[in-house]
Amino acid sequence: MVEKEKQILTAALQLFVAYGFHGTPTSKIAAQAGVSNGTLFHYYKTKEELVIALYNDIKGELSAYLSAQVGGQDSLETRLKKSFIHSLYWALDNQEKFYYIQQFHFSPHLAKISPEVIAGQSRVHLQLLQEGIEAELLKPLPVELLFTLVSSQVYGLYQYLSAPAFPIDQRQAVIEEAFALLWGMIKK
Amino acid sequence: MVEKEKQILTAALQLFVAYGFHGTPTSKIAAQAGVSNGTLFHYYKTKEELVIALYNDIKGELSAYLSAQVGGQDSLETRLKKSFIHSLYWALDNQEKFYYIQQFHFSPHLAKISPEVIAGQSRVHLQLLQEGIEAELLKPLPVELLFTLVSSQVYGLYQYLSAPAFPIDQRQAVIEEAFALLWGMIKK
DNA sequence: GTCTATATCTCGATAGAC
DNA sequence: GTCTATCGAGATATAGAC
Repeated sequence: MVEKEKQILTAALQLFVAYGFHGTPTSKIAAQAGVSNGTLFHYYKTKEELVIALYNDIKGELSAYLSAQVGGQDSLETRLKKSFIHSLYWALDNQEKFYYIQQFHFSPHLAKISPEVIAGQSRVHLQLLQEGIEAELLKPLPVELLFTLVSSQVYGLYQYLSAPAFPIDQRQAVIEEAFALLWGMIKK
Repeated sequence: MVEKEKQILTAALQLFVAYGFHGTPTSKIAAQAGVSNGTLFHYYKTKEELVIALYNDIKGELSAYLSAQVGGQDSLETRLKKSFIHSLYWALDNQEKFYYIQQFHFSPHLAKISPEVIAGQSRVHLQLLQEGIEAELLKPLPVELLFTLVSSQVYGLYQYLSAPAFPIDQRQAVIEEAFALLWGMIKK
């Protein structure tokens, strides 16, 4: 990806998050990225293509980050905990990107992502949980239900921790406590 | 609210959910509602006013439904369970409306709702949880954290249960099981 | 690849008759 | 209150020079 492409994605992220897909004309994205309107459409044939490219870019970054943080040497509980904790750290350190993921998710653009790609995004998490069920460390629930319980707690906790009133220096303790509660709920 | 107003809100809901705020022109809303463009703007001065009125209308309906379902005679656990279960029933029976709430939540329109109104929406739930903490039935966690744990599980479970592949006749059993897990996590 | 200039279109909102 | 007709603004996307 060349530099101008990155600038366009960065500008698009900021503006989409601040003003929504609707409230953000391509002309403003180009202006904030410091490129011309024509250049934007050179890289992305349509506005929707840009919206989707931004989503895929962010998803790829999150996925790479989690892969780097969650190694394969630890116990299953530790790997699950790392996955939980680092998802939250990433979200809190990349709030615009995390918000964009959710904004995208509740928009008609989501329908443009193929089901296979969607499935691929949670595959690694599902495998981890499946391993836990088979090792009889986790309750024998449907693996998708376990995934729902874990990931919804990540999303909810993010809302709680990112509230302006919440003191940043207490984040880590709450995250640890929340994982302990979660683990108590899903462990066999 | 007069009949045409209801028709406009109904049409707006269907179209916003299907095509997003962006993809839904007021002209299409008016057409689907069977009224003229001018009539729509007679009831709602701007498109945004319509978007917000629809949100408040849906929120009011959900709130009224839950108040009717969760009486004051039951034990705290029962009231919490009823609140959890009926939130899910309502969401599953009113999927467009529930989706709209979330779509609105992840849009810049949310900023147009005053913090007092937002706070009012969760007040009754927070009171219930506070009562549980004081009666030493629930863990002595911050009440907002407890609320986060409960409500995020509602949202997550909704996604799980509303998936097209999920058999409708198994919904109730999963909801009961999920509440049991949740209760185990938050009870003292 | 990047720019300027612009075509084409559609949208939100208004005016005014009934 | 409801309609028809329409305006002006601003949107996406393209054309073509450099």
